[in-house]
Order: sequence, then structure tokens, then C-alpha cells
Amino acid sequence: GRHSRYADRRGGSWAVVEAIGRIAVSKIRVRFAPSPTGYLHVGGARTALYNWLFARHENGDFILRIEDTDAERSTDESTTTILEALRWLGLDWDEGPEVGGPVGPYRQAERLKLYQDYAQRLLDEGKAYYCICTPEELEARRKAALAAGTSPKYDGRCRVRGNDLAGVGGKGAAVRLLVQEEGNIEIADLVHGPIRFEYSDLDDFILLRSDGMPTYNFAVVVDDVLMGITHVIRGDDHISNTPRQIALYRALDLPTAHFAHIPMILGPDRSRLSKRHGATSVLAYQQMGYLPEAVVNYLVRLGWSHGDQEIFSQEELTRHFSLEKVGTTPAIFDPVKLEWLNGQYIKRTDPHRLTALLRPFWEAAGVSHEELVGRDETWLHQVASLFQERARTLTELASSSRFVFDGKIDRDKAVAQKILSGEAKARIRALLPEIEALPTFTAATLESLFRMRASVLGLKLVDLAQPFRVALSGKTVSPPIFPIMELMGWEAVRRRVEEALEEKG
RNA sequence: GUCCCCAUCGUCUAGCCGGCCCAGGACGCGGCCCUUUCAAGGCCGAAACACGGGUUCGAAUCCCGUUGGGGACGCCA
Repeated sequence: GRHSRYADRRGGSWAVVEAIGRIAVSKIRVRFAPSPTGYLHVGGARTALYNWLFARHENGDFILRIEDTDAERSTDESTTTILEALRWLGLDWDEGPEVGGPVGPYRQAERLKLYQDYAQRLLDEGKAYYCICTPEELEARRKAALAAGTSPKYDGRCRVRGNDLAGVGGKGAAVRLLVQEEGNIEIADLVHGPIRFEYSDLDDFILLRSDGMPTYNFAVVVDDVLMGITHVIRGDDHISNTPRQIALYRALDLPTAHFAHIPMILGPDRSRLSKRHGATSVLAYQQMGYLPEAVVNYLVRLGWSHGDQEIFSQEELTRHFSLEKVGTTPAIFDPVKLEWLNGQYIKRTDPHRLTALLRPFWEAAGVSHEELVGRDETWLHQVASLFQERARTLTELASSSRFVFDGKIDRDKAVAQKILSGEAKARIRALLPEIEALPTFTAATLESLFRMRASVLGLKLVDLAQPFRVALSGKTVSPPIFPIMELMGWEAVRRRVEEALEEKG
């Protein structure tokens, strides 16, 4: 069974025995292994999320590994950003950068010796060989093959030469795996079911580049083995890498991990999600005023479902998540539904947290820092809660509630002209002294005054309230105006209204 | 060119070890209700089993093929 797999594994290799000795043998172990060549995008985030949920559900370990073997493109800044995004989403890792762990280091660039040792072992056993073809030659041959409409596989020309170190020198040569020609490889994929490949479709792929750096496929297998990874959960686009990796497990004589390939997330044009499809960076959603739990909830439902349920708490997610319920169909990222979900989460957020989250967004919307710190907490909560029902993002909430503070307002000129003209202005002027004469300035007293005047004038309440709304907020869209007026206070209300009345047009 | 994956409303999906499905939920869209506006909420509506063959008393569900989409084939990951 799955829980005794480590016992089999112990015979495999000295390093494995050593590494595995340091971790619990019956635990599920999964990993998320981004390459630090950019920000964390929503596709990667969902892969991380599924790994994390699987680990939490199974009471296993979630490991973070940085795949930075491409020195050209990897940056520390990128690593930092990815870690930040994962933290923001609440995906904490049990082992990895910054937290350490028993089978580290967790950055591939710091594990080069390990890969070289394993490559040497394969070389010694005659399962790998040196290749002295230059990248330029290979590139030219590949292009020619593609242009000719034939298979661009490596032809194995260096294979026959043998590992004559005197001739090759080892230096400057790449190391390739000698792939057998007969037989097949079957992936027992936990999402797709069995997938079968022929060895003959594979070529002798490179393990170590001529500069000694490992390639992706090689480093992944060495690390997954040494880190005791039991389940590899990753994107569909890795299916065709899997037979290569399994060939490597076999050459190394080690039991393979379980694989689960999840379908990719596509753009609206059904092609791979990319920058031209708009915001794909996880942290961009933070900046646009999304709640991490909304993003998580949206992402988890892209490819996974639990009956008719749409909204899940984190506890429900870890309780219900299972790979069996992950679908096989690629999903299109729909920002509109994300926005809806975010609105749902904003509505459910308690005012304390909401207010805390809102501060930077209010400042970004033009509320001064002084104004913000000058207001007491309860007042801020009231403003936040008055607007929280109708906002879909924190940005939207902040900008629509900005006018309640003593900041400038952006009056919608067209609307203002229409609503604040003629008779409406006269009504506002007539009402101001009456409001001032009110014994108390509260939402309740304001509303009853407005209702009374409306009935005397033979108008609807809205006809009287609407001009005030526009005068105060600059827009027709806002929460109930009387509570807002109460929060603003009589002085601010009068000043705003008078400013609006003086405006031309 | 070779290999692989996928195929239910516009989108996310339920159903898929066959009958409970003339296909359910959600977003979005349209309408109505509620309402001082906008939202939120409630109710109603339009909207899908890619196509063709089988197997079967019976298929969205199983099999084959076609078409369409996607991925991989790198000294990128």
C-alpha cells in the first residue's frame, strides 16, 4: 500500500537512505516547485493550492522547492515575489526556503553536487553517456527536422562512441540518458487514469548540461526522490515529461512517485494563459482589491467541485478536497465570476478586518493619511459596513466611499447637470434651514423630515433625496443617503451642498 | 511530422461503474418583486450533452471513428 512505500525505497541508494531516514516514513509528501523566472501566475497558484490542499487533507507535508537551474533567467526578486504571493494566499509550506527542513537545501542551485553525483553514477553504470554535439548543431538539426516534417528527436549519434573520457574529457560535454528502445511506460495518473508511452518515442535527453548544471527533468527526479515526494501534482503540460522522468526513476532503480496531472487554465481564446489575457499575476489581484480567500475559492473551483457548493471556507476545502474530484477538462479563467465571489467575501468580512484591509485602498483613492488616522475606528467601521454590501472589490469600495471623508469629490458633470438643475436646487436650498433646525442630526430624523416634505410637496422621497446624494457624492450611486449624512455630520453636509449649488451648469 | 491530453449552457461545473436527465447548480444575461438611488436578497426566464457509427430494451453516460481545441518533442522549466 501507499503507506509502506518507503520501506521499498530504502534499498535504492545511499543518499536516499540517508535522506529518507530524516523524514517520517508514512506521510504523504507533495511539493510545489516554481522556477523563479517571473511572478506567480494564477495557473501556478492553483497548482500550489491543489498540492497544499491535498497535503492538508491527508495530513501530509507540503514542500516548497525553487527550481533555479536556469541561471540566465532566475532572479532572487522573483523568488521573493513568489513567496509573498503564496503567503498572501495562505499557502504555508512545511519545508522550503526560509523555513528549512530535513532534506534541504530547497533551492536547486544549492544542490548541484547531488545531481552531479547521480549523473556520475549513471555514467559509471553505463546508463548515461557524454554527448559532444554543440547546442548550435543540435538546434540546427532540430529546425531542419521540423521543417522537413520529421521527428526532431536527438539521433543518438554520440551514444555509439562510448564514454571515452580521454577523448571527451568530460569537460564541455553534456550527459545524456541512454534510453532503451523496446517496451513502454505507463503513467498511473490519478486524474487521467492510465496513460501509455512507448520508449521508442523518447530520445536520449540531456541530464547535465555541458556547464554541469542539471536539466529540469533530471533535477526534478533526483529531488523528488531525495525529498521523499510521494505525489507529484502538476499541470497537464507536464504529461509528456513524465515518461522521461519515469525512465529516470527506473534507471536509478527507485520506485516512482504517484502522478496527478491537473488540466491547465486557459485564456478566453482557449490558448495558454498569458500576459496578453490581462491580469494573471496573483499579487496583481491583491493590488486590485481582491481578498485572498476569494482568489483561493475561485481557483479551487477551476477544475474541482463538490456538488453544487460554490463558496467554501478553508476548513471545508481541506476537509472535502480530493484528487478524484478533479476534472480532466481545461478551464477558462473568468474574471467576472472571480469578481462576484470577491463581492460575496467582502460582504461576509467583519468590519474590523474590512477596515484594516481598506486603509491602503482609501489612501490610494485619495483620502489623506491624516484624515484616516484622525477618524475613530467605529466611524471607519460604519463607513465600511455601509458600503460593503455593494462593493465587489476593495478598490471599488474605497473609491465609492471616499466622499464620506472630507476629501475632494469627482462630480459626474453630466449627472450633476441633470439632477442639480432648476427645481432640484430650489428644493435643496429650501431644505437646508429645515435640516439645521432639526433637534438632532441623525439618519432617522433626516428621513422623517424628508418624508414629510416629500408628501407636502407631492413628490416621491427619491425626488428629494437624489439631489442631495449627487450634491454630496457626485454620483447617483451610493448606499442609503441618510446614514451617510449622519456619518458626515451637519457641517460637512452643508459645506458640500453649498459647494455643489455654487457650481456652474 | 511524431507522441500525448481534452470535448455537457457564453463561462465554471453536476451527472459519466447506462434508465431517477426532454440534463441540475453557479457566474453572466433578460424580466419581476423588495427598495429613497445603486447594490444585496428573493422569484421567473433564455441558454448545453461537438458529429457519425456501433453495443443495448434503453446512452450525456460504454466502444470505435471523425472533427475541433490544447500540450509536448530545448544544453527552458
